Amino acid sequence: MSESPVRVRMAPSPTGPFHIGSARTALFNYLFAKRYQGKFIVRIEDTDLERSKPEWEENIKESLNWLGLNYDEGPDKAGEFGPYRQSERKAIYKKYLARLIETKQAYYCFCSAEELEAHRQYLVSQGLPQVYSEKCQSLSPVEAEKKRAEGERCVIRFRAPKKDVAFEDLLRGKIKYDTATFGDMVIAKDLETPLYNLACVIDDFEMKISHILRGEEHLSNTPKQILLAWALGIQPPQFLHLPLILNQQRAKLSKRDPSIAAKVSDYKEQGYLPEAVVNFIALLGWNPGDDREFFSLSELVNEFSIERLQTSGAVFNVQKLDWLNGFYIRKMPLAELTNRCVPFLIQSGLIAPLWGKAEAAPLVYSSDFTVLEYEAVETKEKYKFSDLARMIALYQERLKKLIEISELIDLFFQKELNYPTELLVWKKMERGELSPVLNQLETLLLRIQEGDWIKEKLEKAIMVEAEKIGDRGRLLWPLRVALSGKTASAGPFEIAEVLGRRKTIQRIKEAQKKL
RNA sequence: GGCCCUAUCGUCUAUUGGUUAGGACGCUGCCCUUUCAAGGCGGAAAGCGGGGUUCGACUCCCCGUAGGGCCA
Repeated sequence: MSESPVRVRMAPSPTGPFHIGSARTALFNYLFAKRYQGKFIVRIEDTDLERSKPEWEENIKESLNWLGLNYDEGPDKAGEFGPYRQSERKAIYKKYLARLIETKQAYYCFCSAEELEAHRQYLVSQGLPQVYSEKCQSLSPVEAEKKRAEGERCVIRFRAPKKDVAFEDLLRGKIKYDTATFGDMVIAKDLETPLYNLACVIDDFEMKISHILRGEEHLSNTPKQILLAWALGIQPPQFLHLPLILNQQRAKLSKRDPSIAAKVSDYKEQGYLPEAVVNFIALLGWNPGDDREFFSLSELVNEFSIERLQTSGAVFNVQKLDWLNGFYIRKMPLAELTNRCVPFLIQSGLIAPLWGKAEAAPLVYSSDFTVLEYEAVETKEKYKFSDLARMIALYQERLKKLIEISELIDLFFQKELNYPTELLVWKKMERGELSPVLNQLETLLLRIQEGDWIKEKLEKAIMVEAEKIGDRGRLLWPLRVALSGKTASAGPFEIAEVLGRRKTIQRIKEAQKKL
């Protein structure tokens, strides 16, 4: 690596929700910084004032925070190279822009949109690169000033030297562009309003950025930025262009992609764990070189190396993310899992925190839900955190996303189950045989006293009878359905244990009533 | 339209000139099992095409082709 300290940055525009592709870029920047004892900086590129909104900046910070990608310097984390919002850096840009004009490396251009379009059409018809005609290059400073004073609309263009720009991409090797193919580009609307490429070059220099790790979509910006850096007498940083994350159609993931969720906040709301998301996106474009699949953020920091980065785009495979998420859910301590499920239970309207503060807001993972007591919205029955944990435990290995927890354990909070009577009928059974089976179950259950109401004793008592019948399903299936009301659920004994004696027997009676 | 990037199972990937081309997700068969999961053991499934270089190319080079990105 280079001798100067490693400083990398993530430079999102707050013009929309934080994107999963940006999250991965942020992750690789973070890993690179931590791996080489450097700094990770967040810079908000809010030069587009109409589209930039504080709420989107908030969304960016929240998303990074949720993923655990803590930055060392940023808009809300002062460092010595601030401010970290482009809208607050106009004076800096003005200085550089004035210098470019003074040295005649930039000039005012007064060409109209129609004029530019006509010239472009001509070039297209000739099969030539579509570049600016350079018409306004010949304007003297005096003429330009006069036009400006008269209020003529103008932009500032960069006088691009005609030569090849070659640079070494850390991932792709030598990349060469002929500047004649992009011509004199617009670099600013006026002295205080630089466009993306210029602002970027100035900020990266001022913030002492050593390496730029960004998406491949910026590859063609790089020669332009290098040219600008040279014009300003700046040594450009090192570049690395990451491959893109692709949708099912193999196109770049867009903000409104129907096939997969694009927003990081969507993943949070659907009940993906940040550790699963981080693990998953790390593996989109990077691999450890062996067969390992599971990595925590800190393990990634230790393992990460740019040599193992991929050069081609990666299709986002939700099924694999779901699998990973399930894996992380399964190995999570129960108390923590419960704590993370509670917001979803509240949100779905199943339970409400009782004497807790209303701020126990849904989807705030960092809240401590263990201290609250809850009330089932339908039955008004009270539940402690540990009661919820017992229910969730039954479904820990079945959960793929936290949001699914409500429809799995709703049976514990409902007054009466609503299921078709037919569901009670075991596949190797006639409907008419159901009544004696339910009676038998009731008798068996009534024999078990409150003090013995645990999974093991319940199982023992009922399995003895089930074995006698030979076909266990004749007892077990109707029992499970009577207790859960579902085609699929946890086992009948575990449910009965958590449900308690009174409710279990009550549900058997309800099933009998249905016949 | 111009410029640039990329190319191994459906998907994520290993392979850095010599492998029966390995793993994971998904799919699928069996086992376990009251259901659904989880778990265990199997299976199907890949080097874009054509030229070189080389004793030998998935691997290096060139040309196509395809996909993608940026600009317009």
